Amino acid sequence: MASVSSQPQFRYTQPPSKVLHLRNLPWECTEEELIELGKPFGKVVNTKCNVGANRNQAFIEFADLNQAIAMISYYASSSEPAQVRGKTVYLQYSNRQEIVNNKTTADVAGNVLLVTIEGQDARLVSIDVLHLVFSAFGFVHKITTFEKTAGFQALVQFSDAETATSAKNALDGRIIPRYLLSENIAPCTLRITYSAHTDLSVKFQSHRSRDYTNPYLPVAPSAIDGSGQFSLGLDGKKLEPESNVLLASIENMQYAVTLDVLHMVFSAFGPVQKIAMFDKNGGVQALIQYPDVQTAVVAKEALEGHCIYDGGFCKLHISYSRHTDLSIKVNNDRSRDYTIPNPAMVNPQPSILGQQPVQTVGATAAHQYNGTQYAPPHPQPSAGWASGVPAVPQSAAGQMTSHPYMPPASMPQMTPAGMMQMPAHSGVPPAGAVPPYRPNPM
DNA sequence: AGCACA
Repeated sequence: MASVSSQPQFRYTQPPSKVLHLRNLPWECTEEELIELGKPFGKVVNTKCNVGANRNQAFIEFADLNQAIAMISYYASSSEPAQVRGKTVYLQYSNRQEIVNNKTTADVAGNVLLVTIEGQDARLVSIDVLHLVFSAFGFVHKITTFEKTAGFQALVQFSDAETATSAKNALDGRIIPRYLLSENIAPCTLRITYSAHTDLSVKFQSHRSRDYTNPYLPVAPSAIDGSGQFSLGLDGKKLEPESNVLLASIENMQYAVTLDVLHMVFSAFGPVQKIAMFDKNGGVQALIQYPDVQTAVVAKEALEGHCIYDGGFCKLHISYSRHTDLSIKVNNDRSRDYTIPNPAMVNPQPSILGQQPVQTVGATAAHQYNGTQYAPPHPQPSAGWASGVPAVPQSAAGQMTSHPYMPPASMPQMTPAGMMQMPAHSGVPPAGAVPPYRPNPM
């Protein structure tokens, strides 16, 4: 056995332990780096990093005392000090015999996330908004929400721990994008840990819980309205029946609002399948069809009462239509079916109304909507929407293509979250989903 | 650069 006596300092000499105490580590040293460091001397059975006020200390626990002794002995006589990322690390025996409570369940990666929504209005965040936010990272199986001492919380179930981890890394500590919430709602911060759950039990589709893998799950009686449609309001309060088709009327239409303008405005929230414009009561109205209700809900909440142009021009009033699938007979300047792959070409096949050609929509959508989704859609104050709106609104359609819908430079390109709303019966996670948040903005 | 916390 090698002697430790070459160490000049004896003041803090510890009796041997299979746990080693490390100091002077680089900030936020990882567990992997600690394992790398200890591996040559034996089996590292546990570690703990980011210890101490400066989070620059750590512990390594070996399977066997002799392995810890081997490591201490080696570096006691080595000319090269132990290093992590080029920084000298100081080693000594710990004064404890094992690492205790290194990991809590919150640290063990799993497929279910425990999400705490912080903020004044946290409990006004709907399950649909949460679904939208988390769907950007993969297929969300189930969501449950509940009220605890910690506040308003949700469990979000993904297929696997990897997907959950990517969502956690991207979203933990961030706020829910403002434009997904009503504008009078205070900012809501997401705090995310892993849950010990692996499969949530959802008995009803309700305003508190959803199972997106099972469209046949009974809807909670409190969540059904007279028409048999979902009417899942916040805290169960009744709303007008939601629909995937929105009815927009345009007030104070000082400037021409074209089909293209509407398409761009509403595409910010997901793929627009069809638009039909018509005159009513001396004004212009339009029906806008999304593939799913959730996207329509988000669009409605974000756009209701907003103006397409600064100065109170072309104010939008939005309600849910009773339609679920518009019948577009002809593509012209007042109506369009965007689900037809190439509208420029005359399609000899009649459009497949009543069905939802998901792949086709997805493909076109990826092309058309990429980048626009997370441009903040709030007209007045926010960057990216009406701030760049034409001073010469007559050519609005053309101008809007080049200006106001460009996402801010800081926003990574992404696939619209709306597209990732999987049909509930599909159960297949979207491939190549690009999260809307960078894991590490640096 | 000197011993953690669910």
